[in-house]
Amino acid sequence: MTDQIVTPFRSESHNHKRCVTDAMALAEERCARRGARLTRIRRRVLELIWSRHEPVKAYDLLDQLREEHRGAAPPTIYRALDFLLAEGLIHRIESLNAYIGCGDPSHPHLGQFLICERCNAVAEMDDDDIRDLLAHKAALQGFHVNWQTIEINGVCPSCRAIPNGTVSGNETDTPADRCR
Amino acid sequence: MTDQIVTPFRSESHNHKRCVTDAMALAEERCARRGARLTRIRRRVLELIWSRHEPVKAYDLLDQLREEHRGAAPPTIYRALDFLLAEGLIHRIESLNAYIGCGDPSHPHLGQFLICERCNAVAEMDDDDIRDLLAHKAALQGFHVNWQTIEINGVCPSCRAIPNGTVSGNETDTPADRCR
DNA sequence: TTGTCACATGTTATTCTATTGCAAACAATG
DNA sequence: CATTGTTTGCAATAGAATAACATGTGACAA
Ligand SMILES: [Zn+2]
Ligand SMILES: [Zn+2]
Ligand SMILES: [Zn+2]
Ligand SMILES: [Zn+2]
Repeated sequence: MTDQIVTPFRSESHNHKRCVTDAMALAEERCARRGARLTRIRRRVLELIWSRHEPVKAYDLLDQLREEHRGAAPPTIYRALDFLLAEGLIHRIESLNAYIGCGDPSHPHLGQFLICERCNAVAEMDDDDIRDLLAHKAALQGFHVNWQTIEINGVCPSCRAIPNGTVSGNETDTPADRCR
Repeated sequence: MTDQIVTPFRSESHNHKRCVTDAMALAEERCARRGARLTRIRRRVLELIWSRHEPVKAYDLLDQLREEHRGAAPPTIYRALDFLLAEGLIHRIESLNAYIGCGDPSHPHLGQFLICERCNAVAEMDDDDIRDLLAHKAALQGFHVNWQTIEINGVCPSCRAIPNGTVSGNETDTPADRCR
């Protein structure tokens, strides 16, 4: 079975705190092994990203960071994001100018993202079939692939269960909200 | 054969003027049939986009438009781009914040883009196999697809022919330059 | 300990990308 | 002509990201 789901859509009842601490532990471990310095700021930014199950914007992170860290400025955030991207701890969603935690930082990869346009939840796949098919089709054009950006918008399983025009209980719910 | 190349990588010797006028003729025809108003500004913006065989930035278009149209401002460009996107006459390349002419506006589609990181040339595919595989993989997660963003970065055939570290004749060449 | 070096952060300003809101101009229709 | 909807002009602002340079910090060797 070549297809692999790195970050699935989560059930409404999953333990969200656990989910964050697990991700942080993986990050600590990986950085330690690689001699990468997961400093206080970088760690905190990663934690802020993980604390939502949806793509987070750089300036949202900045606002949150400012509350506890006077003097935080755009470069503070973008440097942390650059580090986290380089270490494979987060991914950037190009179509949203936003960032999301990687569910499997153990090996570097480009993901394929399923983005719900109703609730903003995101699932990450790392599917060999997709990667290979794209590489094959590109090769037919004589093109050598270095990087793939694959972002799929649509409706996630939970939202499909809700009749289309229905006004849900709370339209401003975020994926993380539904986990609490 | 399900795979389809909408805009191939062009040979260095193709007739570039012809290529632009053909695209404009298709656009005129399509807008006429649909009752869409391809106004002077919109037409000119489309022409500016087609006159390069690479993704063009909004503010580059603005600079060019200003030279012949005093009073052009950001909204002037973005409104034109919105119209052209809505009519399927151009595509937006998310990973570059840039826009490129669509090689087949006759039917609306999401494309798959091959972007050369050396010369900035872009080829557009509209490949059913890719579309279907993604839809299938998404369905396995219970996800319903509405939109796909697929952008593949790498090295185009012409650039692969040039040894890697070689300094080419003119590094600032654009795809359109090479066509003249 | 002290010096040194690489790396990380602070600070200010700027660039690039895109949207909002409202007024004026224009085109199609009857 | 009058009406209506669309397009454009214009000024301001929001949002995303980087540049440039100064300052701080931690590891390590002299
Ligand atoms: Zn990942
Ligand atoms: Zn959803
Ligand atoms: Zn197209
Ligand atoms: Zn190339």
